[in-house]
Amino acid sequence: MQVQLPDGSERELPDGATAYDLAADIGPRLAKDALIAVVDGSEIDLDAPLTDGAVVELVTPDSERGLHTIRHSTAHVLAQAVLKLWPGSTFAIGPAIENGFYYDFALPNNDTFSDDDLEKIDAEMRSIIDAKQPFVRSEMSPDEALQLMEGHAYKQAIIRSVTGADSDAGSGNDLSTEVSGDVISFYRNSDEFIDMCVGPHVPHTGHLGHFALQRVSGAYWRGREDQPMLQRIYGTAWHSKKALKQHLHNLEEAAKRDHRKLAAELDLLSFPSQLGGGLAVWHPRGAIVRKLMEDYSRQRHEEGGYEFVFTPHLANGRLFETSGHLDFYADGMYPPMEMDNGTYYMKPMNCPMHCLIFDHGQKSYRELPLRLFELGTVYRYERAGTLHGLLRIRGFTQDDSHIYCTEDQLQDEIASLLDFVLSILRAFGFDEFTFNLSTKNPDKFVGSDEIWELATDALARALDRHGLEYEVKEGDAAFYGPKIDIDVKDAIGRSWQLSTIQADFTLPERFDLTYVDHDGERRRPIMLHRALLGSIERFFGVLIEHYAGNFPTWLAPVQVQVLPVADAHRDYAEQVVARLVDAGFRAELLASSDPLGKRIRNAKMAKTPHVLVVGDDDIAAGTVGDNPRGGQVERGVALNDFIGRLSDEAQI
RNA sequence: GCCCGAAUAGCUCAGUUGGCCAGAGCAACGCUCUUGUAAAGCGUAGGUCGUGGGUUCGAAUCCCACUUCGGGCUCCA
Repeated sequence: MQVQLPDGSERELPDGATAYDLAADIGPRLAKDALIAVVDGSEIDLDAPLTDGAVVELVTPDSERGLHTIRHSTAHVLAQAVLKLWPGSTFAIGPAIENGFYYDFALPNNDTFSDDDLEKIDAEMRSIIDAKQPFVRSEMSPDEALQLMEGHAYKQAIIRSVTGADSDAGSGNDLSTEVSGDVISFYRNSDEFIDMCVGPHVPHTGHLGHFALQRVSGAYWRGREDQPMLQRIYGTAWHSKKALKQHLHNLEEAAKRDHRKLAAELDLLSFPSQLGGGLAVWHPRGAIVRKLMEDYSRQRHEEGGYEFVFTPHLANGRLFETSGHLDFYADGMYPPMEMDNGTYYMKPMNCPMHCLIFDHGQKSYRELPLRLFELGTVYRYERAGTLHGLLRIRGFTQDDSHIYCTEDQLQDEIASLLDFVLSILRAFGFDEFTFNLSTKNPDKFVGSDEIWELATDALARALDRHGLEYEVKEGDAAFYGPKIDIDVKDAIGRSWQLSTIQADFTLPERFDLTYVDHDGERRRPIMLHRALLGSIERFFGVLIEHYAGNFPTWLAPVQVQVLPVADAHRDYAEQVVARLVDAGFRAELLASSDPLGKRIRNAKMAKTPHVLVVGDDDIAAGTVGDNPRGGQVERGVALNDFIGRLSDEAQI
């Protein structure tokens, strides 16, 4: 028979040849390295027979598919180790994930793993790997599979959901959606261990080994809180020792950027336990950065035709009944406060209040689009276990805007919003974006289908008009309307969801908002919700990690620290500071009895953009010695020149 | 909320199987020193060992509860 390779060339193979035979025919190196094959788009085991005319791609360990296979197979080895070490335990699912894998188990007597167990498991896994156990595929009917998995309730549940026999498995995104139910496949590694799996897998466990078990955690079966909690073990796995080391190194580097660590070190803000979970206080050095961020945001909004408003943090529950929040968002709201004239709630969003502002007085079409802007602080009840530094917090300030416009204005408004958002994100140092369009969640929405379609269409067309590629996220929208979410990539390639533009045909209706049109008719405005940095707190956390604490000069809490070489130069140093402050910069004197080297160290560790050292030469010549962050020391820079340079550098 | 783990001085951490006044480095403060680019010297002060209960002759250490923090809670057998 003949098969075709990805480069278009053809190979003649004997009938019944496997993918491995093909690899061997091409070369011994490939025969040794190949893990699986891709035939006509689907992945198969290396020992699977090929058919005449197939297009075959051999997958090597360093490819995406290869890594995925290694991770998936390593998960199986993990399961084998755990089932051996904990007799009577059972297993659920063990997929490959980004950079690694996990496997979920239930231990006898509801036992749990502890960190110490990882070492034992790791050792057992390595002995399985040393044994070079083959992954041998077999297929059987669902009935036979159920029998084989006797005593493994989760595997049986999977068989039932795969074969459609389990109506409780849920809908839509459930496991059963894309899996054929006629045949159940298994992979046997040894007499003792067999796991149900679609595969494919590496030929034998000897292809594995560059892995590390990372942590244990609880995980609900099927991710649902009404289901039992399983014990999950996470690991990472790679094709080479070097790649594994690199990954572990990357994790360390990311940990160094952790905003919680840097915020404490740089004295930016803190989360005092006396305050309660998920609530932060901003220290002077963090607050100045926040103020600069907010000032910039305000200035841009002013230029962008927004009008500023202020609204309270608290409102009568009737407002949130009108808005629908008590029906659809109650889980995210703080519990009610009973007061003499009603029940009050902390506001979880600013939109209802902005609707009240719109509602005051009769609006004319001439006033639209009306763009209301507020740095509005909201409070959301995030579940205790989900709080995470500044990134998930219970009280935060949104750079929130609600735009009321006519149907005709909608397209242009969304289009210009996209420009506005991207321009501001770029100012903060982000220039790689991805766009997601979230559509209606059929279980949680208000408004008619027609209205949703209209709004979704408007957002999609705005993205198209900009030539922006986007992914559609079915069912991800808020209850009141579809949205565009904008993710940014940070300096080390991580993705963060920041901005959101949401169309809303619902709130104007609930608040019965109208404007008087050309023809004297009252018409319903369309509303756009738009947060740009999102939460100021969260954005600040992302910025810290993006810059690793090295804020660009325009945002740095202190831009220049001036260090006299000795006390005799203190007066001059003070003059330099005064000149810089006069020129509008944030400059500080760093004089103390500490030696110069020590003070430089302190200034450097504070990540100050410019450390100026001044001594005799500088007094004589009116210069400074500039030690810029990340650059070379330059002696004898005229103060005026330095100020000029700094002005350029501090431009946004 | 649920699973695992953590909480000792401002920070980073020691503290052996429960047993003399709980330690170190850095930071702070005081004194001394004072000339050019990433840690000067000496000294002082600082902790009800997260909070509350319990076990014990005796608890930072063991048990329980609470608080806060960290890692997770279907990126498809």
